[in-house]
Amino acid sequence: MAETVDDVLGGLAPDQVRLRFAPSPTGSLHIGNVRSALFNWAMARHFGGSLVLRIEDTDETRNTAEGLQSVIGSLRWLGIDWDEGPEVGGPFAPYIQSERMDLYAGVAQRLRESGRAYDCYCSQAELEERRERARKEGRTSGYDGHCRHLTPEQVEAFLAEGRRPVLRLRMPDRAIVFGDLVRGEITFQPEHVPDYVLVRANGHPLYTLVNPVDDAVMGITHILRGDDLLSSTPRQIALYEALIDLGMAGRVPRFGHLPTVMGEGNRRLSKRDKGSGLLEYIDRGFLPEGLLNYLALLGWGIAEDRDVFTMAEMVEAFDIRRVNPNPARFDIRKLEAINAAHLRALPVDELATRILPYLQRAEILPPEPTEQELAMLKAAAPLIQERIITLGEAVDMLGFLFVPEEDFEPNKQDAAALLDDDGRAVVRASYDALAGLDEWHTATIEAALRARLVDGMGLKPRNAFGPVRVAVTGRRISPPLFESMDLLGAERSLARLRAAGEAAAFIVR
RNA sequence: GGCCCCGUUGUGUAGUGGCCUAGCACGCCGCCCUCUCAAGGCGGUAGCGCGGGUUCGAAUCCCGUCGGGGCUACCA
Repeated sequence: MAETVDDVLGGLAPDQVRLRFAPSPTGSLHIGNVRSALFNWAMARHFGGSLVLRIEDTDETRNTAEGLQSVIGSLRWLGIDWDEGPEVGGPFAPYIQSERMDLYAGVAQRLRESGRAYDCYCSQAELEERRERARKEGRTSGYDGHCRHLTPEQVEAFLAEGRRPVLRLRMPDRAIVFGDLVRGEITFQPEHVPDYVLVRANGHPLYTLVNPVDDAVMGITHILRGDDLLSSTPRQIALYEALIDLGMAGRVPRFGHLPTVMGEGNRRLSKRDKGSGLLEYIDRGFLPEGLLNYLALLGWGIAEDRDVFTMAEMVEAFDIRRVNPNPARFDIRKLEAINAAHLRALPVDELATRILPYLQRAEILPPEPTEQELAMLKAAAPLIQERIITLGEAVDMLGFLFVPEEDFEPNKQDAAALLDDDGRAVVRASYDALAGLDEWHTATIEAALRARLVDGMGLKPRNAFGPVRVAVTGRRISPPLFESMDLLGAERSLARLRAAGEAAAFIVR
């Protein structure tokens, strides 16, 4: 390999590179697609070139308008922007394949007329039978070129039988060699790349036609995609070459095949796996920069001793030649660690802003929060910044600050564990210690409680503050206790202590 | 079956013939800190798939082998 940047560019000026992301609008973006989008985006931005968003919706069986909106919304959420495509337009519009059918029909016709492609009348049964035989004999099981040289009489006979042909590309009789941006030189011998179908018998163009045609017509120079498409690359190169001969394309793009994203076990992460959809991660409260950072790590790294970085840093440093070809397992733990690191790096006001929608969704804060609620959130954010790994966790951590007093109720299990007879005695003592406090601040609260519970009653700190924590925050896991009480205020804190100290007996049993 | 890709601790990686008694990060385990949980600090665990070569010397080069994945569709 040892390519230079010039080799990667293939003689282009850096800002001439054109990459694309071409998802099918079949609902939520798949995590593997997000990774592909990220790498194409990063390479385009690194060189100052263009990123095209194209919607591949020729498989009409399951494409929805919501699917399109979902894809666009997801990319916006991620912060991956595009220079040409839906909503922004561009010189090659439309960028939605279902609106480009005339183009494909015309290309198919030109390919047929020029002899680059030909009609094939073989039935499914015939194909299958010959395929089986080839396989048994240890040969390639792909199409055998049966209809390559049909006479007009044969064609007429097939037509008379009522057969409808598919269109197949006539593959060249020579090896196809290409330099993969991440894997180096790859060679396919002609006998292993059969003539494949471009257009169905019903006239519908297939992905195998429309994808390369659009890449050609849109002047795409570099294609980064999952390595599940590696085997189909020679077919697409052959189509490209045919298009070039017909004056419909400029050059064959450079390909880079990204490592498979693996799920549990030894399977690649598929749409049906849990954890494969982007929406799940948005719902849980991962940050776009955290998720993207982690996904970048699946095959790429910014430096030997560093794995947390911003997207700006990734764009600056991204180099497709440094992408590792090994399949990479999606590791939720590592994602969480990376996300937590980004969470901690956020300015606290920004953190509060990002938490807000999650509190609203949980109906802990209203759609239109008051000034006081917002101020409370801002004040509380730093307390949990090091304690949460996703924004969604803020709901459980901060809920106690916002519930109306009449609705407040400690978590049943935590109360049962810590607000037993002894616990309630501790709570009553803390109420007494705090009830007459002149100044209600973190420091004064702590001092008063320590004096009474630890020094006075001889309790170990963890035993002293546990019951108080449950009484005030409702949970045994919470933000720091004294700060929490400070934020809650004397009145509400004392009310909760009183309630817990008195009325908890029924909870215990 | 055929073709293609891939093979360093549990996971992601660094490593392109000596700097490797194999580094980093996540995880896991232990300790410290500590009002819970975290965060932070310190320490530990565990790896070059296997077998042959080449070489003074191999994780790094060659051959073979095994394993995993993908493709082999009128899916994408």
